[in-house]
Amino acid sequence: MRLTTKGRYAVTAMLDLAFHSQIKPVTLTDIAARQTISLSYLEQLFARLRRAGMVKGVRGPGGGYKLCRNTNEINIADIISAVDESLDSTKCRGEANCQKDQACLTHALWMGLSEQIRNYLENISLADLLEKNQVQDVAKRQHYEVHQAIEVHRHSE
Amino acid sequence: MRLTTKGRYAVTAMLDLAFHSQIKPVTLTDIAARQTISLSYLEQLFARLRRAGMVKGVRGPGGGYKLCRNTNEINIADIISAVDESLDSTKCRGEANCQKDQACLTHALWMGLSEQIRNYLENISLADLLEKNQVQDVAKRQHYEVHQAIEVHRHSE
DNA sequence: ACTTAACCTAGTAAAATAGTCAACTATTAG
DNA sequence: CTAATAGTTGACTATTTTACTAGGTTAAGT
Repeated sequence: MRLTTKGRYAVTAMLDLAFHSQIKPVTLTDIAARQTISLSYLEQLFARLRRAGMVKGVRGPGGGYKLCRNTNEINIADIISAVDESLDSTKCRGEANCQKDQACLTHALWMGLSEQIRNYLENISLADLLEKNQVQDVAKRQHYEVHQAIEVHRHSE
Repeated sequence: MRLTTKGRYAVTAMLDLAFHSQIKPVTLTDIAARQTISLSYLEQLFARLRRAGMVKGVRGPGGGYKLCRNTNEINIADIISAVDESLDSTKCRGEANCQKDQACLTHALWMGLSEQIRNYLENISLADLLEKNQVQDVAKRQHYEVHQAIEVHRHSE
């Protein structure tokens, strides 16, 4: 389990999606504007999230992305590992032969540690994060801001 | 709090050091050989660890590095943040103005999450890791291996 | 003096991150 | 049907970080 900015982008985008897609699909353009992440980078991230079966793309006008599961069924660990490619965290993926065909210190240590962090993040769902008031307030503010900043003719709630 | 290979290298090296420096200082050359990390990269990492006051270098023959504190007083979070430079995890270090002078979603979310992970890793000390039998066994094996592989005339315990 | 090993600096190759550009396909509104 | 929307894909670029190399200087022990 690695924790990088890439994973943070993915979690942030998913949180934005979870908040705004309750009525209709959300376009990556909107998420990009609200979270100041480049559209093309979001496309890369969402391509992985889609392949991981976490989001579904809806094409055509009024389309966008929506979640495949409920917010309480999507956890942070899944999001991060979906975009992080889970690159061999110890050079010898599970084979324990990174060092002269033997288990290395890294293995004994980091595998366990990594697993504990994963368990921890698995127990935090998107729903948990959405419940936090602070997040909701910020998201609401950003939501209206985008509506003011960019001309939006469609779905004026 | 970021979790990358760099941090893992640092933790691994510190664990190696904690295990082997109980009698006398440990040279980076030895750690490099045991953990298959390049010597110069270790030097970089230990320069940071030294500046963070976690290790102390002893120059001259018989020198090397030793821990400044007890193994139960050094936690994983400290090691990682010592080498990871704690690069602004949200683009607006604590100022919460990353996006149009307002708190962004990233802030509300990741700051809290990051803090929780930090708290978690803060409660794991080097001593905790050393107590695990598996780690000790591997370390012991590597210890003797190096003595066989490389000609070591000094400090044959 | 000579060796050892920390300490320091600069550079560099490879990888990951972040983003761009352009073409294409599916869907839907008109 | 046609045009607009928006996802999908791939190839390509720039920046940053990671990991490592090469060369030195400094301090301490023999």
